[in-house]
Parts: sequence; structure tokens; C-alpha cells
Amino acid sequence: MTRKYKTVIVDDHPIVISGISGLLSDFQIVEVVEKLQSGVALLDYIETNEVDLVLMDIFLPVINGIDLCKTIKQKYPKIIIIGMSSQSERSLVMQFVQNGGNGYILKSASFDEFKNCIHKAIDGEIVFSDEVRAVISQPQSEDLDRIPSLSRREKDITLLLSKGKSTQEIADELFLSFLTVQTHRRNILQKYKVKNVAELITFLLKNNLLN
Amino acid sequence: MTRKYKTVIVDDHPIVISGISGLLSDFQIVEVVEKLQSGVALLDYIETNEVDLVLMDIFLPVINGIDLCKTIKQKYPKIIIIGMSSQSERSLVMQFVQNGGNGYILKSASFDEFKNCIHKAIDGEIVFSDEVRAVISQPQSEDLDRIPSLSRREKDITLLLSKGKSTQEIADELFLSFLTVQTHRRNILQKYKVKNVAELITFLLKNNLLN
DNA sequence: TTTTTATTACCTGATATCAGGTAAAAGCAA
DNA sequence: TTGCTTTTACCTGATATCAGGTAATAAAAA
Repeated sequence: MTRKYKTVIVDDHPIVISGISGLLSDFQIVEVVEKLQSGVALLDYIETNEVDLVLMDIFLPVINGIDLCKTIKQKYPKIIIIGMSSQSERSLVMQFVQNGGNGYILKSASFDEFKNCIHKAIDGEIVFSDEVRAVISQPQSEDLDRIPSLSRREKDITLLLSKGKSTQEIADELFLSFLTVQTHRRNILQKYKVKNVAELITFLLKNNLLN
Repeated sequence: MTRKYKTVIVDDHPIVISGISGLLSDFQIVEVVEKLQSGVALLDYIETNEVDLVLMDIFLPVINGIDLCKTIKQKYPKIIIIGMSSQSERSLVMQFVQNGGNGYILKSASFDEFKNCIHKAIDGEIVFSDEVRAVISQPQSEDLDRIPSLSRREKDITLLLSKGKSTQEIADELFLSFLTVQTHRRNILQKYKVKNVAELITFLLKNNLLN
């Protein structure tokens, strides 16, 4: 008999944990050895226990799933990590995979999709649920995988923009020339390839890049 | 023997549904008669079936839980409706209860909390999970309770604004006059007392009022 | 040390937004 | 039926944004 994959579920919602473990109880090949509600608890657990597979929520309190994934993979590259969330923001998924994640499943995925993904991930594939795949496989400027970061000054200005400040008000507040702020604004919009501040802020907030 | 409460679970995440029905299977007093993934499906279902208790996610596609609750309560005030979500935004909870909701539970609540709340709700109480109660019972700047809501059209326009569309583009997309869209924009900004679209979007996204 | 990035700043012209006003028709609720 | 809200639409003028340039200085990375 083949060894079972020792699996840990990490989610801050007990109900979700219960749902997933119910789903996994059908599996012959995996065995849920622990259910945790935080990233810190997971880091503790893998220090002293053998783990083969982790199913984790991306939006966790304190440490988010993306950073958590990176930390774990650095020390234990063999652990298979599958991320889950309610939204399929392209950049989130990309970051997760770049940090070593083995797959990304939307919580709105069907049971079949879930099972399928977990099976394939165990076989070494990088897996995505249907909706996620639809989002990330869109044409979408093949190079924009890695989201550019804002410089210090650009962050200052973006924050004030999100508060509804005008170019002139920002210039006054930061003791800069109106024209300088204008240049920064243009650079920021260009950086994220957005048309105006409205789209910029939507992008930044949805990707947790603002504050 | 007392009659069992016919219960419907509404959530767009199959896993959550499974988790909750697992939880409810321990209950002698309730019986899960249907599991649905959308508000529309629920409206259909209650037209032709008897329902005593509804457990619904607040963030549902198409119709949100708050509007859904209102609609149902108008026609079937006897149905007990408990809302669930991942966040406990004060204004959301308030709106839900004002629309007739019988309780609000965070998905991060423990199983015991869940059971407790459902029991009490059946007994006629308006119930909240611990974390929710902590949030809503805070003093809170007495005036900012009620956040104005957007009309259907205003929502359409706001969504397009968040995608960086210009007034003209929105007019074209919705088959409206440029001037009409301009009027809507002004009304929306006024409603939330913000200076421009940037501030509007920050406000809406931080309060989960946009999709 | 050379190169690149960040920050600062100026110029112009086209287009868009914002703020003020008004107002009619349709739909819903009291 | 009488109001209230929503949706539609028009007008004007002041500001603001966006997109296209260029360019010097400072700081950080190669």
C-alpha cells in the first residue's frame, strides 16, 4: 500500500476547514493530520511534524498566504502547497506561484474541481481551478506577471491621490512643484498601465498594494 | 415530536456549504432541505417550497445578501434569515438587520458559536457571533452609522468608473447621454460627500460596497 | 566607475472632470 | 392620488487631468 500524503488545512474559518476535510475524507491517498487557523500555527507545526501537502487560505490574519508560502518553501521545498481564496486576482495568483505555490483554487470551485486539482498537484503539476485558469491565461501582456513596485515618493503621492487630493493639493502638502507631482502621476499610471487614477486605485486596493 | 425546521443554505462556495451542512447534521431540530449557490436560486426555491430558516452568505454574485434579505422578508416575514460573511463591517451588519435579518455570524466563528446562534435565532432572538457583537456594540461616532446606498444605475456607473472608464465611454456602454452620466456622477459624489472619483473608489472598496 | 533609477522641474495642448443650475418622465410607496 | 425616488437629459464655466515632450541632479546598483 502506498503511503498517504500527510495533509494540513489552514484557514481561519472553521466551517471552511470542516468543508475541506469532509471533501478530503473521500480520498484514499491523503490523510488530514492537522487543521489550523493561522500561519503561525502552521510554521510551528511543520517544525516538529512531517507534512506533505498544505491547503491554505490566502487571506489569513497576521501573515498572508503568499508570504507564508515563500517562508515554507525556502525551508521545506518538498511540501506541496495549494492556495485558496474567494477572488482570483491575477497578480495574487502570480505572486503565489512565483513564491513556490503548487496551485491555486477558488473557493467557488466545485468538488470535482477541488479533487482534480489536488490529485494533479500531488502528481507534480501546478494546478488551477477553472476560473483561475481563465483569468491567468488571458492574453494580458505576457510580461506583466510581476507587478512593478512604487518608489517612496510615488507611494506618498498615491496615498494622497486615494484620499481625493488634487495635484495642487499634493504639491502643497509635500512641498513640491505642481509640475513635479504631475510627472510622478504620469509615471505611476504608466507603471501599472492604467488610464486614470480611478483605475489605479481599484488595482492597488484589490492587490493590497495601498496601505 | 416537534417538526424540524426546513433549512436552506445559500453560499457560492461549495466547500462552505458542505461545512455548514456538516455542522447542522448534528442538530435534531433543523433539516437541510436545499443547498443553493445564488440568491436567484433561493428566490425561485422559496416560491414553491416551504422554508423556515435560511443561512446565507452576504457576498453573493448578482444579488447581495442584504438586498436578498429585504426581498424575502417582504414576502415571507416568517422565514428566519441568518447572514454570514468573512468580515464584520459594522455598516453591513446594521443594514442586514435593518432589512429584517435575524442574525449575523462571522465565518471565523467557532462551531459552538454557530450552533448557539442558530438555536437562539430559532427561539426568536436576533443573534450575533462574538466578534460581530464586539464590533457593533462599540460606541462608534453615532452619526456615521447609516451609509447611503447606491441605486441600480449608480452601481452600474460606479463599477465602470472603477475600471477607469470615462464619462463618454460609460455613456456609450450603457446607451445613455453623456450628460446623464455626468448627472449620475455628481449625485454619487454628493451622496458619499467625496471630492472626486479617486476618493469615491477608495471609500467603496474599503467598505466593500463595490462588488 | 559607469550605468541606471529616482526625484525634481518645466512646457503645451487636448480632453475630462467638477460644480452650479434646471427639469421632465417613470416608477414606487404612502 | 399624492408625494418621493430614480432615471433621464441639457447648459455653462472653471479647473483638473492626461499625454506628449525634455532635462538636470542625486542616489543607488552594476
